[in-house]
Amino acid sequence: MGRTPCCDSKGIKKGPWAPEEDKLLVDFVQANGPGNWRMLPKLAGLNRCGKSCRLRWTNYLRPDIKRGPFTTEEHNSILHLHAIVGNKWSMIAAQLPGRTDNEIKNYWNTHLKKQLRQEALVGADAAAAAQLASAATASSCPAARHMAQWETARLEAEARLSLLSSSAATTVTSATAASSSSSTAAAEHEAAPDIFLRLWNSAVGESFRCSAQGQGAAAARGPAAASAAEAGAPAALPSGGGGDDSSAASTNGTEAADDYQAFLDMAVEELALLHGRLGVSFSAFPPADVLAEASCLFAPFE
DNA sequence: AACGATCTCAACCGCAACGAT
DNA sequence: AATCGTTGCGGTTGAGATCGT
Repeated sequence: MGRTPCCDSKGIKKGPWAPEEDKLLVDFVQANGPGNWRMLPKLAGLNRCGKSCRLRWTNYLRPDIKRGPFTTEEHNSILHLHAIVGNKWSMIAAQLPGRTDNEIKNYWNTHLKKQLRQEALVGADAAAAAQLASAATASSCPAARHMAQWETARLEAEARLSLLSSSAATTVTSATAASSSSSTAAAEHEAAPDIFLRLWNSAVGESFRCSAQGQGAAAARGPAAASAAEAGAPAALPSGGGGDDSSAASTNGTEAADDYQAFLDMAVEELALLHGRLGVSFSAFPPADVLAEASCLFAPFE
């Protein structure tokens, strides 16, 4: 509020970058290194906002950027990481060398989101999602629309986790059949994203749910959450899009925040243990310290 | 070939976090 | 402690490309 804009829009060029501009920026950054982006345009002779220069450099001109389509490994990594940290694109990008947060965000919004939505629509949640969507469209109440968005995002997350769960289960089955130590380790690796579901269905999850119900938190999350819990999915699991929304979060209150944090603390602890136990190169999975950080980021109600 | 619909992705915008003063 | 300036992040937009009819 009342903040001065990052640049004076008068006379500052916007839109696509010309090759000459790119060259000026690359030459300057290679000579002086990145830093002081506000002064950079003036010093480099660019008629651009510093912010625009920084974005152009980090998302496009940086020499270590990997261009081209995403590989299967990268695809899977994004799915895994998004299931854990949600829309923390910079965190996901940090685990994928050569990829930018913007690139991953675009990839998610265009390819993965669509794919997961289609898969979700095949499931039983389709009717509920459609009902919510139509109700929100029909309603002129912003709160109703907001709740529908929140619920849709949650359903997407559940579908995603279900997908990961089923694929992990398949891998575990085949690995067991093969009964080799290396394939078992690989199966554990594959099963890692399923940790939330396993935790949720474990005794820890059971006591967690009882505790949540006792405090009325489950009721506050609505009937859809209850049905999701019955289906074995973490109803309170923060979803990517909705989880970022503080206004929706505020309706749930601090009890839900404690629930989230408690459950996530347990999840992160187990993930960290798993990570340590396997003792293998785990490029598709964040290190223990990142997981710890993820648990903090999962506190949407603070 | 022409046109509209849909998709992709580079770039922009606003906000929050952080460090300096 | 308060204020200001800078940077980083996530959400959104829109122009160009591609696809379908």
